[in-house]
Amino acid sequence: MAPRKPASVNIKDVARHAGVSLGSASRVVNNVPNVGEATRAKVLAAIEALGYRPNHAAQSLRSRSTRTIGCLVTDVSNPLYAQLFRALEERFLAEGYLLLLANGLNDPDREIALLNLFRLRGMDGVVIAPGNERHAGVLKAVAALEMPAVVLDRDLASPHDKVQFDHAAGMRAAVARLAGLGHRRIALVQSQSANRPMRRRAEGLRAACKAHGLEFDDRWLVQLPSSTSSAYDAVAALLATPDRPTALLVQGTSILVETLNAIAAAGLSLPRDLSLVTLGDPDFAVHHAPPLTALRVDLHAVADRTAERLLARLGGETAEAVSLRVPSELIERGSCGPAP
Amino acid sequence: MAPRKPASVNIKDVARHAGVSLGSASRVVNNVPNVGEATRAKVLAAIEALGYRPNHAAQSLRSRSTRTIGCLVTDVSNPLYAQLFRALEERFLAEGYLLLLANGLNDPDREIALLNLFRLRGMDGVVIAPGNERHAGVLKAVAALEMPAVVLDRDLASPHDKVQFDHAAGMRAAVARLAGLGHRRIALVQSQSANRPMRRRAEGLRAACKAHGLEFDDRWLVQLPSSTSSAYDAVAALLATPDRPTALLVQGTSILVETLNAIAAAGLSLPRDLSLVTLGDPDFAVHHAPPLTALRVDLHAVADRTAERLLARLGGETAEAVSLRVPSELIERGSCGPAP
DNA sequence: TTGAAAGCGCTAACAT
DNA sequence: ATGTTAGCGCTTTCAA
Repeated sequence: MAPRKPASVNIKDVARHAGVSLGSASRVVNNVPNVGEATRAKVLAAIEALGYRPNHAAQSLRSRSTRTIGCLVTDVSNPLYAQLFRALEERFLAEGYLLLLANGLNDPDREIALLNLFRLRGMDGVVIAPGNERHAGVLKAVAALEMPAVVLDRDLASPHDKVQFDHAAGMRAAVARLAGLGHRRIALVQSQSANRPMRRRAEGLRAACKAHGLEFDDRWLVQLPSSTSSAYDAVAALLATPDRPTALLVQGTSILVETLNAIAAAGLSLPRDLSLVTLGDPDFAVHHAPPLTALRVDLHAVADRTAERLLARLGGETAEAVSLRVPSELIERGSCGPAP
Repeated sequence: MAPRKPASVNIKDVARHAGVSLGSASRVVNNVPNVGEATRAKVLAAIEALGYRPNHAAQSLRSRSTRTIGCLVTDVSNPLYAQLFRALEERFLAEGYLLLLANGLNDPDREIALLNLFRLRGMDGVVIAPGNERHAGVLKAVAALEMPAVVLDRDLASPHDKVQFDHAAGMRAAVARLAGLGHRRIALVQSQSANRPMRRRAEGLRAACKAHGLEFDDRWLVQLPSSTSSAYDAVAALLATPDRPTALLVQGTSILVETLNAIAAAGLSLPRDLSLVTLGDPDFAVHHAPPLTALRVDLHAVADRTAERLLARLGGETAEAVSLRVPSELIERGSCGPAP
């Protein structure tokens, strides 16, 4: 491909215009300390006069740094990831890094291709949450990454810093609250995936119930085979059992809405007949009648931890990989009440 | 900053290993036709053996192309933009372009900074939907863009290709349907912003009503001053009027949920007492009871048009800027019925 | 078809 | 403090 643009003004032009050497011009551009006041002023003036803007590709080539971070999530249509991206963008932009977002869409081949692309494009660092945490190819692609990486809420067998959501603690908080309200039968409704969040929530609920001396019947664990399967039917069936749970923990926007419909259809009313905690905090939770009590991770804390780790590695930190845990917060609204 | 990585394998190594010249190696890497079979094979083997991967910064410097597209939206937390990004990513990835997403957050200064960053980073092209379509600084920053750009659903005074959502046609379709069901009083509930979509929807509704011989009372146009103001109260008031509208067009997730609450609180039931069309198609619309009839733009069509335009410009097309209109589709579900 | 060589714009080491 | 210079890795003329 032939160069298209009519060679724009470069640092050489700046140096010439300012009547100083190439090196001095570069020093001013890069804020290197050892520069005389007069020189600096002349160069600054030249930059202004010529409208000089450094060529990023040349800088990258020379400095071996693109000042770009790759960000691989499952799907930015998921508000969790969208908000996380925003929070990360905030942190990295402040440090002069641009964030490149890519959707893995739970497709291992796509995730692998994207990871390789990140490598090819010379990302300075990456933050990744691969949907397929056990896929050999994905694991290999992650291992092949030669830049610093932070793994988000995944149990990935890799020597990278990890930022995990503390699902267990979240479950403890929710169960503690519910138990305090007299609930003894608590159910969990979520999609069925083999990934860390799902596993941890189920484990966490079991452990928390045990800790509070509550029985936990496996029927209370509703794992919906696929996103197309009807949460409505499953919840309706659950609520029709004689010793039905008195509190529901519900994950996923669609599942939540269908669950709410099933509750209404069963003639049950929140929080009188049933208590509900949403896992994750969709837009409408706060607007719902009654407003829905939510258990959610503090995404800003996640972004802070993630940025802190990655920035430290970019700064050359070589200490062993760490695994950070970010707590969930229980936002009390109106959907939990005393057990009937 | 001193180079960190221990000089990786470059095309020179490949050439040496293959026993050919630098130029030949480059030709093979870039699939240039005039290359002998034997040479090609040797180079390919060397690439394989050495694990060669081209240095993107060097390629960019030389070819003056980063193969990266900047994408400026208001906020990717808005599902509309998230889905649009996904659709665009699909198109551009297929052409070997990476998409860089940035959130303008409706802050003109931020939008300007981002636009300048796109220029600085040498994006090959951009697709932008600046929140502040009339802000002088933003306009200036857009004008300063020296790469191809496509403007999304904004009335921006700029000489760029535009892809507009056909709000007027959408309104016509919705009103036609509603009028067919006997509705004569149709209200629009949306947030109050001076941007194109809001303006076009209000204009469109007025025109469509007129075309169908329906009166349009300005009280039917509910523009909520800010996202924090209560749609609930406004809708409750609207429904309490003696000659209340029999159909509602509602835009925005939060507003929609509050509207639904207000409808329920008024003892009204969809679609018996009132019909409703949601403008935009949030996750829960299909799961709601009853499922909500939605008017939405075809985002894949938007992405197709946008990619087609930008790719054409990247390919050197210099024809005058065009303005494309993408239709909305009315998804009939269960929230519209005969006028009471 | 292939090789040799120039140079994209920049940073940093070295020399002054 | 400033100037000079050698590349970073690559594409693309130009010659052969």
